[in-house]
Amino acid sequence: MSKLRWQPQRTTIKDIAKAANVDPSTVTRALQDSPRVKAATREKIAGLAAEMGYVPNMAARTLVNRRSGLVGVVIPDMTNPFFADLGKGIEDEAAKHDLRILINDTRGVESAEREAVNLFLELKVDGLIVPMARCTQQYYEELPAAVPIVHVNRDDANHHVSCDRVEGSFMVMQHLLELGHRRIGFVRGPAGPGREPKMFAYRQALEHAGLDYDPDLIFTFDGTLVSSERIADQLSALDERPSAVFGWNDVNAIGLMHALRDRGIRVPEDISIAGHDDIQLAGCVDPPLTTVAWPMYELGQQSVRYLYGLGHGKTPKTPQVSAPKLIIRQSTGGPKAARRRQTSS
Amino acid sequence: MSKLRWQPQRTTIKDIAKAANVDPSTVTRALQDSPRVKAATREKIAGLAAEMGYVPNMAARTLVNRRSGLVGVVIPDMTNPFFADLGKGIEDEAAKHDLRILINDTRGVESAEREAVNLFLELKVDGLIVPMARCTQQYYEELPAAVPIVHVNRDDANHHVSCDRVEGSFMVMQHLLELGHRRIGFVRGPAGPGREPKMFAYRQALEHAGLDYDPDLIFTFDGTLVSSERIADQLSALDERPSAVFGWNDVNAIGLMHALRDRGIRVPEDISIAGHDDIQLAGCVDPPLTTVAWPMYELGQQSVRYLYGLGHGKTPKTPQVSAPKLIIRQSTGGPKAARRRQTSS
DNA sequence: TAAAGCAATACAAACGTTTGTATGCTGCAA
DNA sequence: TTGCAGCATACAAACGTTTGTATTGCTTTA
Repeated sequence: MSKLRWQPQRTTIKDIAKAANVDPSTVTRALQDSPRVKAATREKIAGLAAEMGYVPNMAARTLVNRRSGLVGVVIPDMTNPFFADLGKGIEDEAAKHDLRILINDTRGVESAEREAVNLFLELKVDGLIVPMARCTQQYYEELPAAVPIVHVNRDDANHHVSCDRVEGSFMVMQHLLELGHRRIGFVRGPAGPGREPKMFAYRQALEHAGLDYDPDLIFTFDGTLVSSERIADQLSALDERPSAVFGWNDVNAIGLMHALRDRGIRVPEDISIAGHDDIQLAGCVDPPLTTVAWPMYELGQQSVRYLYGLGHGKTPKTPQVSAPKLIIRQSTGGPKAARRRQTSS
Repeated sequence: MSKLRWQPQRTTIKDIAKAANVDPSTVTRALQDSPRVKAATREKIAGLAAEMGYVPNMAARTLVNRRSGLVGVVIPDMTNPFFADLGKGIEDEAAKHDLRILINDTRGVESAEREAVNLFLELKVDGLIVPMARCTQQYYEELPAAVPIVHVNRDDANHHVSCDRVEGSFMVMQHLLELGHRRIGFVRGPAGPGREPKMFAYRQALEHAGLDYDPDLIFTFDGTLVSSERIADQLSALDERPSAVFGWNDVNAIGLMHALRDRGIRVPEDISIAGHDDIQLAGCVDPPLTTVAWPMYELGQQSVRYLYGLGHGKTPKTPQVSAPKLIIRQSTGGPKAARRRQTSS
């Protein structure tokens, strides 16, 4: 045996019915404030329920209603403060619709994502919100259940709520290009479906500026601190170092700044660093980080609204959310210093 | 109507039974690999189940088993990377015991904590893990359900897994005192039951060193960036500024360092800052933060093991976890500079 | 005064799964 | 041939709640 032990249901609706000398059905209706039960009876039952410590059995309710009133949220990475705001938006909006939120963290692992989705399907959730899904769109389309699913930031999904990530990343690139940078490094995260917009924007911006794409300037971040350090090593080993690097996210960018400083490379004098996400600490590091802020809270709200629409048979229009905001701080500057340093060596 | 719409159960065990020309009970047993069904039948049924996209109905199963195989985790603050490691420990250990994890974030709000607990009780979870509970112990003791509950870092709880927070905080204070600091500020978080060990350690350490407790040196952090800035203002407004400040956590300490720098106060030359938790970014800021690391992953694992023990009728001994570790970096130094600065003014 | 209307409550079936017990069947020993 | 073991499967009750329909006992109206 692996599961935990048997537990009796303390008080059921039948116990209350017996105590109140009424039928169980009257208890149900009393507890849901149905006008079909007399005020006096209702109060008596409510009193008894409280007194006897009645806890509704969701399993039974879900079974007969075929609806749980739950919304499952499949979060790729709790650690990422990025998702915290999203979660807050989701919860606030869900509360308005009498939906309860359940979270499952996949830590970015595809199999964990599938297990989380399965769990939620078994729980008969009324809807699923999946930010930055790792699994393919095909997987979601072929799910053996008629659950409305809203994706967040997966533009290829059937139903999705997204902010313009291409635009956001493009703004960062534009900023770097306007500062005069011509050799710009790019850090990409774990590969997967729906994860190209950043890279797309990077290449678009280069092309737009008439610059060549150089695979040597592409690095990979896996979420760990050592990963940022490895990138710093790769950077310092380059013959012709980029004068700016566009990090995968703020955690990566901050780690990178630190690792570069350790290696005697100054930011932004020797190299400019830009991040992604505008986490709380982005403005607190030295130098404060240039980054992009996303309307995460809004995305959270909208995804619930969209889901609610789907659940009611509508197919709502893909909602508009505010544009990402470029936050220019001090980690980016002109490339002159970097260029000088290179030519003098 | 507030809930989402009705959804039919796609395929049930009965459908499979019909398709396979057997009784539903045989299907159940086949799906759980019971030796009571012939291998051929089992395979036929497994095939049909997959083909027909069968998703078990957890509600029905929970109803008859009176057990859901779920463990509810009530997290105070997803944003805090602190809890991420805890969550990882919990999930890894839970997987070993065939338990599935469900998370609910309370954002540190007491009423949200109660709602989360209620939701889990209704779901008939097999156990509850509650790190840093906000509600009183009385509340948990009087819960109308016989669910095993394991608290994390609530030493006053009946069943709990905790690391020695007094010791951890004491180590930081000891470190500051050894550096020669005699006026040490303290930032406390939101008040509540089971949240005193830090403060206790602070006062103990002062007493131990023969120093007086000065209420003017106590500040309050509410989790926001502005809160750290407010503390910086309060600090710079003081006649006699402390030469060191012990922050509530790393986010607070980092925010504080930044706000102080903005106000022309250098760290650690003018003031030493120590944090709490050792988040990933703690080592990446300038100066790298002195802090304490907690064995969060281990706490997560142990809490599941403890819960498992409880669920099997044992009352396990409160488990031992590793001691917290003091991580000395560069944000703390001797108080000479600070003193000099003060006397010269 | 009897029929009709209404309010309050009782009855019973259903949701999908599990599990203890009953049944039918085969083959084998007596 | 009869009896028995044992295998594979069928039957039926139960889990706690919900909800459509039926019932009861009044009050009102023609």
